[in-house]
Amino acid sequence: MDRDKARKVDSLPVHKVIRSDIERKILSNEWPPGFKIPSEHQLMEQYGCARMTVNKALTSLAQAGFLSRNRRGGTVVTYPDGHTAILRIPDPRKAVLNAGHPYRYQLLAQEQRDITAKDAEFLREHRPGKVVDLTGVHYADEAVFAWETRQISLTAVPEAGEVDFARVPPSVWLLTHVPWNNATHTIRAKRITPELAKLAALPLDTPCLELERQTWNNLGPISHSIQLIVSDSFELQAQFLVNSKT
Amino acid sequence: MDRDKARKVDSLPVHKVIRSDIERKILSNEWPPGFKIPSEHQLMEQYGCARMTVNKALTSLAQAGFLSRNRRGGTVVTYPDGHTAILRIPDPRKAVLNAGHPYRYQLLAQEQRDITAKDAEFLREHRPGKVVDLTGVHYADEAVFAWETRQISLTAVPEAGEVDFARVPPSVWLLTHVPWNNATHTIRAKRITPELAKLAALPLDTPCLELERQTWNNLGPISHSIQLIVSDSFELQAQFLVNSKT
DNA sequence: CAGTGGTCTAGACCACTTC
DNA sequence: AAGTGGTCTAGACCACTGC
Repeated sequence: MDRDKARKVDSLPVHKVIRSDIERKILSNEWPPGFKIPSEHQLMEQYGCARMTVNKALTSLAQAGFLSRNRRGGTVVTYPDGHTAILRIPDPRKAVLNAGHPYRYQLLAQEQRDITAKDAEFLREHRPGKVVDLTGVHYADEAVFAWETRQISLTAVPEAGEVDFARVPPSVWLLTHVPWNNATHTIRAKRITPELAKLAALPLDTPCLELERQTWNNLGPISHSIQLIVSDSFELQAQFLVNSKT
Repeated sequence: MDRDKARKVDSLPVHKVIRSDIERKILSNEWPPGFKIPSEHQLMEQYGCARMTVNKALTSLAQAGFLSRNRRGGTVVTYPDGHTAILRIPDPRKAVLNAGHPYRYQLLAQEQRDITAKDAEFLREHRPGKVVDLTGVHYADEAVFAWETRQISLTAVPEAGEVDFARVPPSVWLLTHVPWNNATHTIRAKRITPELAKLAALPLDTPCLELERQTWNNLGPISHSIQLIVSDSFELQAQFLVNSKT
């Protein structure tokens, strides 16, 4: 069979061959947006393989946003959706280490209290309970990198009440102790705060990135943090982007 | 069979049942990071289904970053990697319309020229050729929203030389005419430029988000743009996050 | 109604890697 | 050497939906 010969030659799994063939046709505009591509049965004959193999390729392309699949209606090339993009957000520790600087976290304040109205809003936790509230600074090579305030729900993470966050940065502790699968990130441009400007010896009109993060999992809200990132050379970068239809 | 009864009851595909079962075990720490989960054969017996069905569930969980799969070594729960997140970046038009304002783009300058050293760096295109250089402003309800400069490679997109970008915003035209599958986005905090401050009637210390975007194709670089987003209430938001090991 | 994709089976061979 | 995942087959039944 042709297929067997092909496999020997390129040593690529058939479903990946199908996938990249179709992806290339879409990107070269040979199959433009709105184009109805051959059905699974037709592709199965064309590649001389089983339907499951074609299905795997098409499912993967659909997940990547290249195709839209509809029963009876067939599979159609999607219109590009450059309106959305995907960005990787490092946490301060990783950002600093990646830039090749030594990293240090200094805890400024640690407080335990009943949930206030503001905590409830930040955490999206409307049941009563306790939180730990933390304020600290991330340093890169003895220069201030970011100011962080954070609340951790003791309902979700009772152990957090016992931790000495002067020794372990809260982001690091949370990562290694609390699994989560959901988060919201918000990025804004802000002026530096007077407090932080003084600490970092920077002018009061310094622009900063503010990164707000909320995490939760199936069991409820976990943590809320706001990081004011002081370095005007700091960048958030996306390495790779895919079409993404939700 | 139990499986058949289960399917009737919850009407969920078996592979999704398996997927969510395992995801829940991971998120509840019942299967902590580093835990070696049952093999495909064991799960297949446990759920009374074929191995392909188990495989589909596990492959999907591995793609989402929950599991790491190794031949002979088995499938292991990954350590959470909250260092990375996924963010959707709207383009100005969509951002403005989403906020419920009428959108308008005004072209300020359009120029065609040979690629300069700066163009080459921006576009990552080191072959000689021509570019279109555009400067324009995005308006939300007659208020300035963002200042945009953009270069489009005429090598990749010769048609762009003929377009009247006073009538069609470049981002919109590119979306509907040029497929791409690769991009880099960079976000920084910047002070407003004097030019833009004057146009928008804003103080010179206004913080702005700068969004730099480069797009490619398999066929080469397409476009580079820098947007200086003036609205200090503008936010970028990520709706959802996955563990992502690259 | 008929075509399409969604799902599933009960096998199979192979590649890799740890034991 | 043996266990694991990666891939694939040649069928099958079903749900949905456009014609």
